[in-house]
Amino acid sequence: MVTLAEVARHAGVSASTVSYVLSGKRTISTPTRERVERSIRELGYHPNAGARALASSRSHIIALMMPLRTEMYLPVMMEIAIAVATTAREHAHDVLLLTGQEGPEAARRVVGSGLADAMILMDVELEDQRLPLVRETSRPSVLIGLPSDTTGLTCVDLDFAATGRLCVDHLARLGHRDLAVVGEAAAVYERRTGFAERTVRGVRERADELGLRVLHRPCDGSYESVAGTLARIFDERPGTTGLVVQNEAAIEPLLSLLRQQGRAVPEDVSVVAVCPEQVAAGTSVALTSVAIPAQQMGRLAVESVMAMARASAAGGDAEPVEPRVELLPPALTVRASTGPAPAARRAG
Amino acid sequence: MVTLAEVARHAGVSASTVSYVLSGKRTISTPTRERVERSIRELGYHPNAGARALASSRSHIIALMMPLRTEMYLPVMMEIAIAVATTAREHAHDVLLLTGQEGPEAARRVVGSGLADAMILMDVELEDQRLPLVRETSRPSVLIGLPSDTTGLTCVDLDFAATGRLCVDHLARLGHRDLAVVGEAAAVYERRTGFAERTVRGVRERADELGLRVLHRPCDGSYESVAGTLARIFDERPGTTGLVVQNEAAIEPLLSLLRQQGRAVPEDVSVVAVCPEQVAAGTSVALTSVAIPAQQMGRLAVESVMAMARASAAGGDAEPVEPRVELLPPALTVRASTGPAPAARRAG
DNA sequence: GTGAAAGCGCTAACAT
DNA sequence: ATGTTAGCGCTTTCAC
Repeated sequence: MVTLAEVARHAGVSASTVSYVLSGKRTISTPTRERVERSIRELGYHPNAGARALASSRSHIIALMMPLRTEMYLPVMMEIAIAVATTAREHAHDVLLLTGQEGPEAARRVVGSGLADAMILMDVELEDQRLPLVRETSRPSVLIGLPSDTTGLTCVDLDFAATGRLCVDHLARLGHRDLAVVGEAAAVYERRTGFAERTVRGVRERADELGLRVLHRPCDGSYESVAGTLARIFDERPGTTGLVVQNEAAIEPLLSLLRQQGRAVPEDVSVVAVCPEQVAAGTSVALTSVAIPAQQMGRLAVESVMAMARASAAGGDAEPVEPRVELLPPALTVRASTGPAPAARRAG
Repeated sequence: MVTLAEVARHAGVSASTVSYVLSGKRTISTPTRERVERSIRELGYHPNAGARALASSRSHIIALMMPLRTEMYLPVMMEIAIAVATTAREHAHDVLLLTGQEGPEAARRVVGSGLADAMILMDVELEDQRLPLVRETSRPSVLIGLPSDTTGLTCVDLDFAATGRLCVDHLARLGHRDLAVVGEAAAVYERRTGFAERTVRGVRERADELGLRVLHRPCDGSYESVAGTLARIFDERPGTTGLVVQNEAAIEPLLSLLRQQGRAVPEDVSVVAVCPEQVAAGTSVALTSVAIPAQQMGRLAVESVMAMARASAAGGDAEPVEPRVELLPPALTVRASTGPAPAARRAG
């Protein structure tokens, strides 16, 4: 194994010079730098991660915790993870993947051992088990999602309440008066993950303001479940013409079922989905949708956590980064699944 | 930060004793062990990862490389990643997530720096860029997938050739004579990832043996693409009654389109899918399928890599683990999407 | 069964 | 602009 000392000898300089060439923390004359860089290349030197972490007490590793409880939509998680890893590399950091089996202890272990110098937490619950640790640790941490009490926490998420309102606005403008929300599986609500509730709250809020009626039905992704949910909706409110769907798995079954029932989309029923762009664009009827900006969330989380790390590294010099909740504004893209409400309708 | 030395002082023993209590590498009297363990608990001690890695030259980290090129089915990747992380923890290891942007250099960096002491590579191509490194490094590495030359490599994958044969066997037994494979996107074949080809080869092989006819059409997951693919298949071979689908995204569109065209599944057309169990069970028609054992693959990969690590740690003592290709046998589950071939058929 | 001490390879004062 | 050097916290001989 090639060490820094060997590089130094080969280049005819001291160890610290090599170190400083690597870190750029002090000015090195061009000839020396070039000599060192050449030696590094020729010897195939790679700084030892452990030694570096020990000496500098910075591991250059960000821990990404995804508990992966039931019913989460894997592709979105994955997209976030990818964005996190990519962005981390842009900041010369690597990502350690922590899944849920270990429980909140994992975070404690990883932070306590200095394995990671920062943390990004996904799949945040309203009363998340990991919050005490996050609050007490000095390590920069960012949550992707919102707990019920965000005091002192830095969070990133889509503004789901605004998302709900936006969906209603769109449907209301098209003349729809009776709406229904096909939501996530009941387990998601029970787990109190927050985002599902926030959407529904946004929907209700704006619907009330505009005098629309709303039915909300949780629904797991299976074909039968979607069928049942739809049946109950149209049974209870035959005049329903606007559907807001927040459940990726339910989308295709839903479209398929509507078709079978002779309800044309968007002539008879308009559908707005809350889902990744990719999903919305690839369905049998291209969906009007509010995108879940997975990439953006991952990127922003890393960017925040790095800003915090920088600030705490600078000590009192830099202004400390205030904890803050960053809610991404939703954007609705109109596609083929929404249109004017049918003119003739029963009273519902 | 609590150090091992502080624990030692607190327990009234030497540093090495604490170290040995932690590692179990030498016998400690019960009273001392208990005293040390108590001190550890009381002080909230966590061994420093960097120091440990430096002293022992083992980081207890496995790098998981997933290049994530176009058109890969994210949920399967994710499932593998989760299984890898879970299994790694059972072996007291953590997982470092490497994505593709950095290219093969990432592997070199991570291994060269001692950041990871083992590697698991996903999304392996036939002539994978990372193979030279894998072959030259002494670090235990396992590929999930098969390159064209597996000499000296340890690989884990589903036996896709056997999968193809199994699908044909099933359809043949039901009396189908004209089959079609709805494959992955053309990009997947061009990228020479191997698995898609292997399935088709298996299908062709067995079909030839049994005197069946096979059409193979790549297909991306979009609704239009599936529509086009189906049209071409039934145009060219109107007598086609058996479909093998290896493309998760294409499944729902396909079922939906068949329904629209008045082709009943399985009365008119039988469909066998190669996809995760979860997908097969959740579709509008429950699919007869060969499962992609993502969890098993992830677990097996970690288990192999750990076995190799153990062997090389033991030096000459243990018998070295021979590199080997482990192909998981496919299992076909019969569900609702396959049935006897319709009796009356045109010659095609 | 336990201790003492020599590193592991790097960083960051402190020098000049 | 560069060199010297004292650790960082742990593992692991070697010694008893």
